[in-house]
Amino acid sequence: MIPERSLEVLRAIVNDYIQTKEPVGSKSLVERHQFGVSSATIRNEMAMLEEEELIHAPHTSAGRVPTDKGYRLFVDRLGEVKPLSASEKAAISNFMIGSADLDETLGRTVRLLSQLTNQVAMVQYPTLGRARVRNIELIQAADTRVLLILITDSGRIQQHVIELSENLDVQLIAEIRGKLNESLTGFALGDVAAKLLNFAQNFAPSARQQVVLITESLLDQVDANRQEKIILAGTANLARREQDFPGSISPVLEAIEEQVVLLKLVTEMQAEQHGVSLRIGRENAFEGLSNASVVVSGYENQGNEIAKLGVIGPTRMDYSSNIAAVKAVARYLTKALGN
Amino acid sequence: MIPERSLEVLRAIVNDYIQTKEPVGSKSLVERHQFGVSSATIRNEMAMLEEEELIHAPHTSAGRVPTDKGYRLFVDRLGEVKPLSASEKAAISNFMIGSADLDETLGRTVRLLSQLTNQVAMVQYPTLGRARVRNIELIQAADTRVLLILITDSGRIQQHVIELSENLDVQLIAEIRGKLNESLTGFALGDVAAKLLNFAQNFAPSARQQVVLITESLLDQVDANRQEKIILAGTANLARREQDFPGSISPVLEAIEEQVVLLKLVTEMQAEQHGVSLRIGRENAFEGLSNASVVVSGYENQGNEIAKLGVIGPTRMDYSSNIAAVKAVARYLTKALGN
DNA sequence: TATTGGCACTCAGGTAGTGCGAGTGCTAGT
DNA sequence: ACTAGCACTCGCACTACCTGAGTGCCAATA
Repeated sequence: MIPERSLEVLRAIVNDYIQTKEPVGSKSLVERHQFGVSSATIRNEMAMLEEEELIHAPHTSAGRVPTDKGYRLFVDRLGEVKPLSASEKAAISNFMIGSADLDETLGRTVRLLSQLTNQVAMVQYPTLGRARVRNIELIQAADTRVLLILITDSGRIQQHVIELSENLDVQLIAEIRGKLNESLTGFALGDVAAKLLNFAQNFAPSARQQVVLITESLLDQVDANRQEKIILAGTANLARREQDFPGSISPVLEAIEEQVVLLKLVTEMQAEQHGVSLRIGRENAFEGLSNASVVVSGYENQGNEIAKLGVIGPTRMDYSSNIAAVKAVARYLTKALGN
Repeated sequence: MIPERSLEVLRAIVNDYIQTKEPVGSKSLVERHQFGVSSATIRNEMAMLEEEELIHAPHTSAGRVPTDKGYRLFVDRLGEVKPLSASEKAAISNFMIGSADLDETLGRTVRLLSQLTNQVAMVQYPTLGRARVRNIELIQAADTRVLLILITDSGRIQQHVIELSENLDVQLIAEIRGKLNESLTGFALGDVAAKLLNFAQNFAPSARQQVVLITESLLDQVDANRQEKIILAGTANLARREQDFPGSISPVLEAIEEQVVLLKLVTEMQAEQHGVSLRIGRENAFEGLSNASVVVSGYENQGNEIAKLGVIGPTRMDYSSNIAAVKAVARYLTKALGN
């Protein structure tokens, strides 16, 4: 058990370090805060904290810097969530009004989040898992090409061009469309595969080959979107905070450019307290992000979490305000999707 | 008129500088190349070149570095275009096979280009100007929502959700769809606005309001895509080449994150010789790109240039191979779109 | 006239020495 | 349990100095 005052000292160290970006020493600590004790006492406290690996001295005669573990304790137990300023709230509402389709809403959201936090922001496209099929369309786009459109009740629209091996007549296409909707509308995407198992049996043998092509494409759609997509904004903020990253920022840039890495990361992160989840420094399994922290929160539609959004920045970030911003934006996005 | 040998010297300076990233001096120049004259003579030549502002000495006792103007002369008159290596060609063909829709093709292309050049690559989405309407679809997506889909003969598919003020019946939607196709199919997008001028007159007064909503949305589609979109890849390459940018890379990152800037830049650039166009350093009107060079080339569909693609990198880039790569990728993309 | 060898000069960058000061740990005293 | 004091550490900023690549110019040469 760590005594109360030690925690106070840790909190002070984290706050000062975030603000000044300099290792913080015992003396400057006592003069910036009202501890009511001398620097020597604080030094003893700091020795304890170092023992616990919550802080660390870059070299003998320097101040202390929080470790990943220290930040973790800070956010878990000590960081109060800063309320947003009025202007920030205004910015959020402004951004949210008058966006129509999903693409645009998410695009706005990610830019908003990046501006609010001055970090790299990311928004994951909704997971289709719990969503249901609302409508499926098949449209002739050229002789042997049909356009498949899948609309879900989360408001998402996906399209894909299917290249058929034969020229289908309009009638047959209409028939396929009808039967697809008949058997799938209202069902969850997760069930689509099962429903389509013997779908081709409904058609004349001569048409089956083409039908299979179409159902396969539909399954691809469902599947391709299980693995999802993430959009980013504010990459330039990384470069601006370059000094905050020991070494180079290029591993970080590489990591976030790689959708696969980000998706893995985001899906692994389950909400902890406050409704947000974070990974600090080396807690990120991925090497390139060992100097970065990730803050994410889920957003919802119809009461279910459908995807996540968040920010990525240096471990030495202002957790309080970033957490607040991520939470707020997630809440507003949930609201925007409710309409 | 600049004498032949001076140009040879300039070429040698540019090549050496690109390779070594060090200012190049007269002595190293004569020992790396067979000029058949002494370093003193070269020094005289270099003095001439400096007079012409083609090269520049960072400080008194350093070698010379090409200026923007020097690079310009180099690419215009001296740079032979390096043929691609066999493995590069293989990479291109590999990347191109088996991509179905436009989104995916362009996505692959931009990643390919970035890998080939190790620079930031960009691909502009096709301009709709010369494209023609192939098909328009209207699909009921919810009670008061219809999905408008516009398919053009460039293979592009756009969609947008329209929020209507009333609940339309299926019949009416089908009628609108029919008439839209009747009056627009086959026409160039540029003519759509004119064709739709009195379109609502075709319908019963009670329906007109909704019809107007739909035609307006259609015009938005056409228009929104006149202003286009650019996709990027390989941003991490910037960070990796950080030393190549005097100062910081963050203005560059900011510039390329800003679609508007990029689009303006790209549309301004008209093909010069070789079928490529380039802006070197300060030739880019945009401040943030004054240490960057941009290489672009158009790609075509059905004989018309429909959009551009290219790379962005430090002024000190390997122009020969980047130009070759951009040209090749543009050619392959043109071919891929032909199918 | 073009080229060359020679020479004095310049200057960025590396290396070494120095002092300062922020910060520490420890100990003895309150 | 806290504090004052003190000796010690060590990164950093500063200075001085040296080195070497590179230049410009000039007089000699082919």
